[in-house]
Amino acid sequence: MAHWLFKSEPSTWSWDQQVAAGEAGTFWNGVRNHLAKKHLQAMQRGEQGFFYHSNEGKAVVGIVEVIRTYYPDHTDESGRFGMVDIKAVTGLPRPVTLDAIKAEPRLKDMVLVNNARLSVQPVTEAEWAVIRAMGGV
DNA sequence: GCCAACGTTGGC
DNA sequence: GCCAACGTTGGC
Repeated sequence: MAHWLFKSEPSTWSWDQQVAAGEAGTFWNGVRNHLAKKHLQAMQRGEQGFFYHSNEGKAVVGIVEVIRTYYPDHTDESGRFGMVDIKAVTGLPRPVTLDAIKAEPRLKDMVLVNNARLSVQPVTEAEWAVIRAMGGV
């Protein structure tokens, strides 16, 4: 199973809001980038990803799970982009900051480090394990 | 189809 | 708040 990273500014959509959405989860709309779209399309039900706070916080704060695969994003007037639904699984007892990620040699190839602006990113098996361990999950 | 101009993102 | 990096747009 593949792993992912979902990036959001807390002022737009925060981890607390994701947790509040509960088991029903929410749609992850607003992606307008073709590479990010490709990742969304590749997602399978049950796959998990990190929830990352950009700008404010700058840390991986939780783990989410894909509960609905790719379908059209009703907020996209062009009709070119879609979205998935995700739900919160668990918060990280110790959020893993961007600084900590950059300081960890095993994470130097992470997309987050090399292409910070991509809003939906793939995470390798190794990276998944390292960050989970750092986060205390 | 190229590429300059522009807008947006996100770290600092 | 600044600005570098990047993606997109639109004129040619």
